[in-house]
Amino acid sequence: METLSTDVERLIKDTAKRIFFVEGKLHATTQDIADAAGINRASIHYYYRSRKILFDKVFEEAMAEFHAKLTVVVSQENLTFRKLVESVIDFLLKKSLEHPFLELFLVAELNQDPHLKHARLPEEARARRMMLKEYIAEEVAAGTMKPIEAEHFIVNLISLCSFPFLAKPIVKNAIELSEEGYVKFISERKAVIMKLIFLDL
Amino acid sequence: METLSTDVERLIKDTAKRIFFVEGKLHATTQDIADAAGINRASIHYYYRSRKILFDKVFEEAMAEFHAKLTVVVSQENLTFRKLVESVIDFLLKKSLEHPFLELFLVAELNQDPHLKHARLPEEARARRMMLKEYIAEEVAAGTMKPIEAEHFIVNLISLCSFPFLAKPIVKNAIELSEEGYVKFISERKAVIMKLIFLDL
DNA sequence: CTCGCGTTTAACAATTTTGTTCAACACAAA
DNA sequence: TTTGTGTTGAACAAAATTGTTAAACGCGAG
Repeated sequence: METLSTDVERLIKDTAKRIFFVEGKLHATTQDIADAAGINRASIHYYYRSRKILFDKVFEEAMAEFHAKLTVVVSQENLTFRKLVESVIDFLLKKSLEHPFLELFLVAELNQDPHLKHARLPEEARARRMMLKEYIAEEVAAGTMKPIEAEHFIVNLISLCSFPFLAKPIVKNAIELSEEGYVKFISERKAVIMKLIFLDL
Repeated sequence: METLSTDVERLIKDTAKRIFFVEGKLHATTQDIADAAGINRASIHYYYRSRKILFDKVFEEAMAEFHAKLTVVVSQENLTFRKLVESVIDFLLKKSLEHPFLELFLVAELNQDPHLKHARLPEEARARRMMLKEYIAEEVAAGTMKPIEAEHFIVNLISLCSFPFLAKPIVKNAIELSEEGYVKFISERKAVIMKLIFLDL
């Protein structure tokens, strides 16, 4: 049946994503994925001719997801800059909570195959960065932020949001947290980051 | 010869580290390592009985290296807090420049095998964190920092220093940098981070 | 019912990666 | 030179992973 087949196809891809992006098991085999999905490994070859095709698909969507993540950093209109940054942090943290190891996967793949096509940034991205620069200038003028290059601002934001998830096992160990302690720690991040960015918080 | 043998043994391990920590090729095989080292793959088995033993050795030393990294964050005496933070950032950035993908490797391994022994933190680490809290309190009193939990402070510092290296391929793409542009960007990080942490910079 | 069709499965085959063996080699010591 | 020891290389073997095939299965349409 058409819908069912699509279901399994989806199940396979979603399971692969879960293993890579959520569990961070970058060395997972097709068998691992089949087991986790509760299907026969041959089904993977039925829907995706080869391991590489499945992986490429997953990679491609991961790139798209990250790109979306990034786009949000400098999009959204009709908001005060403050509200915008807040919603960006919410978004980044939410995405990292869903897919803590997305960046891990992307970087591992990109390093393996350095000539993987880099998603070309749309022209509007550059325009948005200009807008971000203006926003920052306004805050600086108002004395609520220090001068900072937009590029550093963006990287700071992503670093502060993503790293604690991406490096969960070492962060947990480094500051001696239980699973609950880690969850609590994560829940405090937004306030910490906002406070770090804006002088008047 | 004793010294020569040790040399090759070292060469193998160092090459493995280079591939994992510097080039970030987490999926490298023993053949890849042998090729990169310019030796026969059997030599790897001669010095290290199996792939796993080599990998464990590399992993163990990576943990030690990260642990050293972390220890520095809250050690060093006879320095103003300001100077201490500065030297910590220098150290973290230097380490990340040498081994940009160290954390990537560690996290990938830890995720694969969740019961890998976590290096127990020495008792002094806790004492140092106490000291860090005091330092922060002093800066807060002086109006040169905002109140922040020591744990968040540590994670912020590591995030801001390590992430731009660890995620180099996506950062480069995200803010459209050439290799030279990336190097320049990295060289600006220290000032950016210091400015973010201390209110009076 | 049974036919058709998409899907699943188990078994098999090919490939890749890892591990082993043994003869050849280098070289220092006797 | 010869011997001994440690190292290397090529060939081989084993294991793990991926890819293929064909038969069986489920199920709706005719």
